[in-house]
Order: sequence, then C-alpha cells, then structure tokens
Amino acid sequence: MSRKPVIPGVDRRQQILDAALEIFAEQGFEAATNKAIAERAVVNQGLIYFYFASKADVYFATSAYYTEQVIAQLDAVFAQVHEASPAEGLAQLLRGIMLLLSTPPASHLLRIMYQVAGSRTPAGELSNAEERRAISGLARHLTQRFREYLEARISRKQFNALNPTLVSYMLTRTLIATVTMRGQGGMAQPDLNSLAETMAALYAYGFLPRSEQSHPE
Amino acid sequence: MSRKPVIPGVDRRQQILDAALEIFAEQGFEAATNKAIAERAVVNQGLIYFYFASKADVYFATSAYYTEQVIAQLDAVFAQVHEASPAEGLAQLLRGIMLLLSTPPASHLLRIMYQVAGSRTPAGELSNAEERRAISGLARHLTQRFREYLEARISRKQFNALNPTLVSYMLTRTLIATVTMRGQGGMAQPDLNSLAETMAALYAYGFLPRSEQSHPE
Amino acid sequence: MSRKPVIPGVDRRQQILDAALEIFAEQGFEAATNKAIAERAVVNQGLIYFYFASKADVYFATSAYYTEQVIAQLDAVFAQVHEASPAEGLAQLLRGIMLLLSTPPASHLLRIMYQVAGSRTPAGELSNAEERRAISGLARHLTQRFREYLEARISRKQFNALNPTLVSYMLTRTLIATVTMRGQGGMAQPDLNSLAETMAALYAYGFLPRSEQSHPE
Amino acid sequence: MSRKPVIPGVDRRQQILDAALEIFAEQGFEAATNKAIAERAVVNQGLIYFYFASKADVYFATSAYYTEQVIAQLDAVFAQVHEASPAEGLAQLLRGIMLLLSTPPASHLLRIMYQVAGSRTPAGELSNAEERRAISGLARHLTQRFREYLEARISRKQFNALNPTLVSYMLTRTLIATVTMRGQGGMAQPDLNSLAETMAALYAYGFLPRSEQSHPE
DNA sequence: TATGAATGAGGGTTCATTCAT
DNA sequence: TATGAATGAACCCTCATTCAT
Repeated sequence: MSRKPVIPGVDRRQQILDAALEIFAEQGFEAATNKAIAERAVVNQGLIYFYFASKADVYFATSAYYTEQVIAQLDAVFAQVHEASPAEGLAQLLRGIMLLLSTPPASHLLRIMYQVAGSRTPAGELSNAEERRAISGLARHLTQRFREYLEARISRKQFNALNPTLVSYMLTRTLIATVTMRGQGGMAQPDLNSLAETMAALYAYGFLPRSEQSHPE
Repeated sequence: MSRKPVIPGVDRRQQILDAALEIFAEQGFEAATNKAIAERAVVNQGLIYFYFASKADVYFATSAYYTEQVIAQLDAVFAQVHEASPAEGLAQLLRGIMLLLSTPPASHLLRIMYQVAGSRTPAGELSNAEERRAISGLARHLTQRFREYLEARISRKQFNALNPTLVSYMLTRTLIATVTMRGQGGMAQPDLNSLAETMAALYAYGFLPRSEQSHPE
Repeated sequence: MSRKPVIPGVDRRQQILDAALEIFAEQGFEAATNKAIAERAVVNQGLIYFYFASKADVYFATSAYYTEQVIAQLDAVFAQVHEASPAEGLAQLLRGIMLLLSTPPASHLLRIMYQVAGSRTPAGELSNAEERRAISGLARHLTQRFREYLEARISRKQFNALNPTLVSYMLTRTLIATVTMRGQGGMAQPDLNSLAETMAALYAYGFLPRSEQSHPE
Repeated sequence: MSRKPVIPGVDRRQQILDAALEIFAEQGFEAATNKAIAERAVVNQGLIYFYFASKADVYFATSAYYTEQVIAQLDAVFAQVHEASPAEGLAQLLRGIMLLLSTPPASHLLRIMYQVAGSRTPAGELSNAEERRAISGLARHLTQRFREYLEARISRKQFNALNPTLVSYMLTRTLIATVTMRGQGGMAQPDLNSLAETMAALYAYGFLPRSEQSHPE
C-alpha cells in the first residue's frame, strides 16, 4: 500500500550492490536469491529489475564495481612499500595485501569470485557486457603488480632471477587462497600477522640454510 | 513396469558417486541437479534416494569417498620422496603433488570442495553424519604430511627453522589454489612442470641472493 | 526532473491511442504491455494513467475511437455504389469494403477486436463505460448497412428474396474473416481483387448454372 | 502431503490436453494460466512440465491433437453428402459442417486457433516441433476438401466454373467465421439451421433472379 | 501535465523429494 | 531394488499500477 518514501541521498542501486556483495559472498551465486538480496537491501524485489537486467547482471555489476574499489586499495598498498630493505619491504607488502584481502569488501569479493570461478559462469541478460571480463580483473591486476615489483628488484640484483611471470602468478594464487580459505578445514585459523611474517621469511630466504655462517633469524 | 535386473558387478551406488563427482565439479552443488546426476549415472532419479538421504548427502558421501582415495594417493607421493638432496626432494615432492591434484579425481574433488567451502555448507539430511567433517580432511591431511615433512628436515638441520605449522598451512593452500585456479583470470595457464620447478627454487632458496654479505633484518 | 513542454498541436492522448492500436494489433491485448505502448507513443509509461483508467480502458478507448473512424469510411463506400447494374454494383461494393478493411487502421482494428472477441472481454476500470458496447459497433454497423442495401434491392426485385437479416449477418462475417484471416493457414494469400471478383460472381449468380429449365424450390 | 492415487485408465496427459483446450478457448493463450489449466485438469501444476516442455508446447500439442480429431469428423461429413441434387447436397454439407464446427471440441479449437492467429505465435520450447505446422491444418484441410468438392461438380457441369481455389478459400473462411463469431457484436445469435439454409440458397442461386435474359459472365 | 522510481501480485518454470508399483 | 509419475515449494522475472515530484 504505502510507497517507501524516496530518501534523497540514498542510492537504491548502490544499496542493491552492497546487499548483493554480502549475499553472494555468503551463499554463492546459485544459492543466493533475489528475495534475500532485496531484503538485505531493504528494497522491493521487483526493483532489482529496474536497475539490472537479471540476477546474473547484478552479479557482474557487483563484481565489477567492487573489483575497481579493491584494485585502487591494492595500488595504494603497493605504493606505500618503503625500501628500507628488500626483506622488510617484502614483509610489509605481504602484510598489507593480506590485511586488505581479508577485510570486506575485498574478502567478500574474493569469495563470490572464486565460488563462481569453480563452476560455470552465470548466464543471463546483462545490461553491460563489459563487466563480464572485468571479473577476473582483480587477480590479473595483482599478478601484474607483483610482476612489476619482482622485475624491478631482479634488475637491481636485489632478488634472485626467478621467472617473474610464474612467481607473480604463484604469489597471487597463494595470497588469495590463504586468505579465502582461512579457517576452513576445521583447523584453528592462524593469525594473519604471523602468517605474513612467516611467508615473508620463507620467500626471502627459502628453506635451505645459507652456508655454515649465514643464519637467518 | 520392468524391473531393471541387477547386473552383477555393477554397483549403482558407485555409479552415482562417480557421476556426482563430475556433475558437482562441473556445475557446483547448487546448480547441479539430481536429474543431471542420475542421467550421467544412467540411473533412475528416484534411485538416488534409495542410496542417499538427500542431495546434500550425495555431496558428502562423494566428498568423503574421494577424499579417502586422494589421501591414499597423496601418501604414496610423500612415500616416494627420495632423499638425494633436500632441494631435489622438495622439487620432486611439489611436482608429484601438483600433478596428482590437477588430475581427476583429485581435481574434481578440489573443485567441489572449494566451491562449497566459500558458501554455506549444504544443508540436508545425511545418512552418515560422520562424513560431514571428513570433507575438509584432504586439506587437513596434506597439511599434516607437510608438517611432518618439514619437522623432520628442520630437526635434521636440513631446513631453516621456520614455524612448521604455519608453513605447512601455507604450502597446502598454495598448492591447492595454484592447481584449482589455474587458467582462470584470463591468463595463459602456465605449464605445470615449470610452475613446480619455479616453486621449488623459490621455496628452497628464497628471493634474496646468498651473497656473503647478506644480513637479513 | 524536467517537465516535457507541451508541444502545441501534439496530442499525447492521441499518440497513445495510435500506438495502442498498433501494439494491440501486433501482440493482442494480453501480450501487449503498457511499456511497449508508451515506447511506441514516445511517452512516459505513467502518463497512460493520466489519460486512461487502466490498460483495459486504453483498449476500449482505442477500439471506440477507431470504430468511429472506420464506420465513417464504410459509409462513404456504401454511398459511392453507383447503380449501373446490380451485379456491377455488388462487385464494386465488395471490392471497396475489402480494400478498406484490409488497410490500416481498419485492419488493425479488426485484429484487436477479434483476438479479444474470442476470449473474455478485458476487465478493468473504464473512464467511459459507454465505450464498452461501442466495440462491436463496427460489425453491427456493417451488418446494418448490408441489410439496408439488400432490402432496397429486394424490394425493387433486383435481388432474390433471401432473408436480409441472415444474409447481411453472413456477409459481414465473411468479409471480416476473409480479410482478417488472409494469409493464414500457410496458403498463398490470394489477391484481394480476384477474391472480390469471385465473391461478387458467386453472390450474384450462385453455383448452379442458369439453364432454362432449372427452377429451384 | 498426500499423493493423489494413480487412477488406472486415467491418462493425466490427456486430462491436461482436455483442460487446456477449454481454458485456452475461454481465455486465449496469453491470459490462460498454467494454474487454471492444472486446476481444470485436477492435476498438479508442476505435472504439466512432466508431459510438456512449456506452456507453448501444451498449446501446440492441444491444437495438433484436436485438429486431427476434427479433421476426421470433417471427412466424415464430406463422405456423407448424398447426391440427391446439387442444391440439396450443398445445403446438407453446409449444415453438417456448421453443426460440427459449432460444437466442442471443434468450436473450442477454432477459438484457440483464431485468437492466436491474430497475434504472434506463442514462443517457447516444444517437445515436438512438427506440431507447430499442424496448427493451421484444419483450415487447410477444409479448404482442400471444398476444392475437391467444387472441382468434381464443376467438371460434371453441375456447378458454374468459378475459380475453385478462391471459392474454397472463401467458403472456409466464411464457415469458420460465421461459427466462431456467432453471438458477437451484441446481436441475437441466429439459429444455425436457418443460417445454413440461407447460405445454401444464396450459394446455390445467388442474389440475381433467374430471369430469362440474365447471362452470367 | 509529465516523469522516473517504486510496488506487489502473480506467472511460468525448476527441482528436490516422495509414493505406488 | 528400481522405476516413472506426482507433488509442492520456491525461484526468477514481468508488469499493471501508483506515488512523489
């Protein structure tokens, strides 16, 4: 009966995107229902179709929107790495990224991306086909940043000459997975900072001891 | 009308498990339908409910069954590591695990586990509640094996004294993620052997050059 | 936000009627959407409810409006029949009516009337209840004109004394149906003029040869 | 809760077809709901999709099924025409066809066909694409029978040499329309037998009196 | 007058699950 | 054991209609 008053300054489309990020992260694309999204957004279910062409379209729009946000945050983390020492810089970088990726919205985004990534891409009408390819943009972007980071240090002889393409690929997967899968498998979920420290140490010096005299840590 | 004769040696329950592994891996738990599973198993849809209590139960049973299989394969890989040298042993181990995990049934199993892992655990009646916790068993087992591996080498001073709990946790996530997410993100999917080589080199020696003067931190 | 300025000479109500005639003719009452009508009329969807009480009301108004137009055209056709000879006059009349009825807006009107006629009359609020009964006015009017036409000729002994009520009824149905259903049934759609000629010949002389001795009834 | 017992000898698919014929005839394709069809058929709504691929498929299947039935009845009518005299035979034929077409299932079938014919063909998955073209089969068949009937009489000089293609086309439309639209337009609906008599008289002898001098064509 | 946004009811369709045989 | 048929609860989506501006 009563029409919800249009509250100025409240963007219903944005409300829907916010709700969708959460619901998709919690339930996955298939299990998430428009009803749940609409309720979380405190919005009429039909309104979703005023702003989006389909459920899949909501998914893609949500992914694209938050991918952009998280990429910007990621760039900020890379920009802040100070070059005190390569070892310290690496530790700082890993810590920063892990913290970022384990906090919403990035953590939600990773969840919704990697649930779907495993299965088929959602089908459905889209209002903006561009967004479809934006989805994998986060991993691609992170890999790219890692490669630049590695190449810079390798060329300065600060890092060993490992294949930067493969290593950046690996680092990306490792970070995303470590963060996304944290707390699964029934084990105590490890502290993020300890994890970052340990990763940094491992990546800096490796498993093998440095000749008799060199003793890391 | 006609009762399908029991063909000796053909285990319908197993057919269902096999089909379910594939279908769940292809489509995810929610998108997969009993119809699709029954068709793939060349079995009547109703028969599923003779052997299993619910769709979720099929899921858990499938996970538990193949987890057991893959764990056995994994143990074999660990058992084969020969101790020529720590570096070579590590490379061999990583190669073996990655190959195993990227081949069915392990690859299917990882897919169905990590799609669901992101979202809620499927709800539904179970015929065997034990199986629910068996699901994360693969990661737990792999982590455990890694820890033993690391601890053995650390105690022999072959490896640096990094926290074995955290490192084994990390290695598990890294391997699973690298294999599961391979080829996503629109990048060329890297060759598995190169990846294993590079990982081994990185994990063995780290980024920092072993020059005489290097003094970490 | 911006109020569309009232362009003088552009009657929005008329635009809606015009669009509705087309859309209803193309899709039928149920399948036609207000959205489609509004778009065709280049008008906001909500505006429909400023001029009309409901979708059904648009339907009735459209029918009533165009019925009036077509009736006027029909009267003109009847008025033009010159009485060279009864046979020629009949042919001319049929040709004229068929041409009229097979051209928009009459063809559209017939379509929208006979789609709905078959099913229930659309329900809904009306802004002008009179219009409801105006709908079938076209057929009624045509029948009436035919009856007058027949009665005049019968009284002058130019036509056989067939029951004018039944015959005019039949002629009306035949013409409307011939025109409305033309090209359906997967057959080549016959040329309108040939059809009119043949109809005229049949109606004038009948099937039975006029041999000297044949005396019906 | 309770499953409806399977009554042997009652074909649910047939129940659905029967219900669909009625509902489609009453409401038209678009306005008819699966719910209404299911209720009329005393069947669960979901069961429709066990036997048919879509609502459109129900429509086509219904059309095809009853078209076949009615065609058989029509053939029987043509077969029964006794050749007492051409005039009497014609009257008998028209009476028979009109009676048949104005009685269910033929009357329902005509309604559902000519409602849809005016608008777009229903879209949707079909279980049997053949049926799509079967829809217009009734009119085509009737036209064909009329043509044979006319050609036979024309070749025997019993009928005037009017173009049999056009005339059979016209007769088909006339009969279908007269029957389908009967009672519309707010007029008293004429008695079927009188109508048939009058039609037969008109078609036999035409409007123009058989005065000595009149020479057709 | 005119508009864009919002609402809610319902429609077609899917699907896990159950039942009679 | 095994099957085909049947059920009912959602789900996604559409659309006539309404309201604030």
